[in-house]
Amino acid sequence: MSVYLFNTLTRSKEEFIPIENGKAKIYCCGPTVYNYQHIGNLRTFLFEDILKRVLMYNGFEVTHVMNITDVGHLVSDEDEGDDKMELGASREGKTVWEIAEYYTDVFKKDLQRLNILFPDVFCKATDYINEQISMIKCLEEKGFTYKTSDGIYYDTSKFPDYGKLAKLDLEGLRAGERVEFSDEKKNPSDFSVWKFSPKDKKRQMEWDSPWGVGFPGWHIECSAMSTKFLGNHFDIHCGGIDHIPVHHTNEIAQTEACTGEKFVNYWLHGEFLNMGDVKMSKSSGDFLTLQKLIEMKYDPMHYRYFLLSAHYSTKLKFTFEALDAAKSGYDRLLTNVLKIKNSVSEIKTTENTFKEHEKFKAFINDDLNIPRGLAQLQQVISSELSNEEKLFLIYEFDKILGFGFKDAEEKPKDDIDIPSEIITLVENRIEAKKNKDYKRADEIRNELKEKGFEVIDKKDGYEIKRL
RNA sequence: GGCGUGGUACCCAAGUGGCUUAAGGGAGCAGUCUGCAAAACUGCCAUUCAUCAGUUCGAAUCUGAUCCACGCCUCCA
Repeated sequence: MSVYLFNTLTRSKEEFIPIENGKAKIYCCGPTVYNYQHIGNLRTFLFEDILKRVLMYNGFEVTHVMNITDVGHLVSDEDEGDDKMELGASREGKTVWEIAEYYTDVFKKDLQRLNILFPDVFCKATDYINEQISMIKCLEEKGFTYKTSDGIYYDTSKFPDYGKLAKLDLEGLRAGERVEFSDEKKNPSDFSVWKFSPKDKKRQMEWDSPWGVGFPGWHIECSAMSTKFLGNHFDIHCGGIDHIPVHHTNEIAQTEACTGEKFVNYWLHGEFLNMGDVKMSKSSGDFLTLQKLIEMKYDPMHYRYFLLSAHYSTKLKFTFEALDAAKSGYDRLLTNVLKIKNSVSEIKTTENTFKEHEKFKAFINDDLNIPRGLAQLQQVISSELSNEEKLFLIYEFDKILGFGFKDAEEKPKDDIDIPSEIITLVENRIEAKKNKDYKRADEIRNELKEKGFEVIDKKDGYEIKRL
């Protein structure tokens, strides 16, 4: 069965045909580690996780590379403003290196909590400064760069297909009122590949280069590292949809100018998660993280389920109402799965499972239609299939959905400490129930409620819940 | 100003010419079960897809117009 993917380059769904038979080489733009990743950032990483799982499921040997941007880049694509890393460092009174390490660790932890498979390679921009310098040299030799007072710039007018990915209207860009650019830039779309350190102050991160002490431009790291690990020409490059007009456009310009080869065959982009009314912006400082959701008693799987209910290429509006719906939906699903797991000792494949399995594969291979796959899981669970058949399908589907059903177990009861006063009341209620004194039992139930507790009767005892 | 999306039930969200008189989840309602409650389970829940016109044997899906909402071009995934 073939995998079909929507390619931003052609704006159409195409069959995935790898460069090297049976192998898929993927590069994903990773985080800039100057702050926590917000839940919107994580949506993109989850989309990439699904892509990888689907390719692996189809038998491709996947090589997945993700960069960690730990170099300070300026807060504007127009090469102006402050350095994000240094800003983060001064905000927290740490060195930029400490900032980078801390937020990288948090990022990885978030991925783990969401059951996102790790890339084969995490590459830090600061570990590959030489590779970046080599690429700039290459561009310089081929005449694609020029020097200004603050750095080395890429001359986009020298690259014939510049802006192809984004269908950029360069004339419109020039006429656009909002694009300001320094007098020294030859074209509004030109961008820096190397920035000189400011003369008046010492940066925490800076390196020697043939052009003077400074630091690399934002886009060059991805060009340098992706080609280092995956070759000049590889299969898939992904990232958030916001990367289309600038970052990815510039990556293509740099890399193809330097190598003279086609850079990437398939460009895939994940849509944004929009907040109900708050914009999901990092600069505002007020943004939602996975950690915050966990503190609000959501399980990372609730968030995963929420994200999987929408296709990666459509905008998804985040609201707590929607997250609560996902929470209920996931909890019920998990309960059902556990019930099935506990009722059978083995899985079974039959003609029925074959049919369902084929259907599922068709969905996920059709540009990663996970919402459809998820719907099918629900249908299978409430179908007439035997539990052995269901369990087979649950495990298969879960290889893509990634809820970890194989390892899932009954949730341990919240070991919140219950005051002894409450326990006494509950014991009294049990006693009353034994004596068929249901009036008294209900009184106690109400009393507990007033004190903020709820008792749930179980076959062999009770469970106390804090309200 | 440029580029690009989308408007599907109470909410989230699939579907993009006939397989669909529109998946799935949540909420709600009714019922089964339980002394009650909770959980679980069963059933019900859009003849209709922003509006108008058109193409077609056939449209939520294509075309045009209109209205509305949103994203990016500033840092963003």
